[in-house]
Amino acid sequence: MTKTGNRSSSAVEDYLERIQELIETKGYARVVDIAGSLGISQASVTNMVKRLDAEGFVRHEKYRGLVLTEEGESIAKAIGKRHRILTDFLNLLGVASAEVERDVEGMEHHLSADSLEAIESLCRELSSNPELLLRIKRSERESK
Amino acid sequence: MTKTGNRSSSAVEDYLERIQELIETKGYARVVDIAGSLGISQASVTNMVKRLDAEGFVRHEKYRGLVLTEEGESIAKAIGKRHRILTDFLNLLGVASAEVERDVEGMEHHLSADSLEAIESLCRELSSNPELLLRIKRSERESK
DNA sequence: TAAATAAATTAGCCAAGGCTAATTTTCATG
DNA sequence: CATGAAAATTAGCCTTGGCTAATTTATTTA
Repeated sequence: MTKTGNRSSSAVEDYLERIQELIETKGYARVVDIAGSLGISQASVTNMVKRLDAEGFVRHEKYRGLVLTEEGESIAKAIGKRHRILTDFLNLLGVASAEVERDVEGMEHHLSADSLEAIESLCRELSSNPELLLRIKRSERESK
Repeated sequence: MTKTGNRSSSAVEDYLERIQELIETKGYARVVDIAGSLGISQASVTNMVKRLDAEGFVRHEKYRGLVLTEEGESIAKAIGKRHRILTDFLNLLGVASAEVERDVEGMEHHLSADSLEAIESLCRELSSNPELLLRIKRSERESK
């Protein structure tokens, strides 16, 4: 039985998400890579990595990189999915991309599965309904 | 010229929002009321109130209550509006109310004005388009 | 108006997550 | 294979925003 209810902090989620991205894009995620990618100090990353390791989210081989455990990966995947759905959503609405990034990064840790799914369905509908999107964007412009 | 760019922390926003609600509903917001309403200790509230006062968001009269300054009120109003828009949005999508509350409280501090406006417009469209809402809800049920 | 109660404050603590500076460990290369 | 560079870690510090327990201050009420 996989432990499930264990809510992780935003910070933990951010780290796991980023670690996975790094592994996907560069093939590895060392302390120094994570620090660079998150824009924080190596020392801070070392600390957090200790914690992630202790809590069973990653396995760490010095100078070699991190590997996500099954549990770590499942969290990373979930948060990655949230990220994609929310990005999609705001993009569909025509929000400027710099803002999309910031907003999504802020929001992604605070959505229940239900809300996520609802937004996902909404995106499906919006995607297949360009006129609707046009109306929404028009209505935005007007209300400004 | 009103100072505008000064981003406040989530905690500050939460306090101001709650203070305004209390003033609206009970007519006053004392330390003890805020503590009760936010579910935290009076001591913590005293601390934060000192800060809010020092930063010019509230004026405090002991045993009498807090008053929002112009700046405090404008922040409170803005965050209140975010709260309403997001609540609306998730309600429209049919998310269960307990979750709506939690999600909104988490998200409301992380949305740019642009995203907010886009979601607002979207809500307008959704409200006037019950079939669309039905389709979305159906599609949710199916994807479960 | 004095005593009881309620509100507020103070002092001292904690955890999360950041930071810098200094040090250690490993890697890569001449 | 020695050494310089890169990566990692350690030590010690900071801020935010919580907490409890003890104390003070104001308000209410008998």
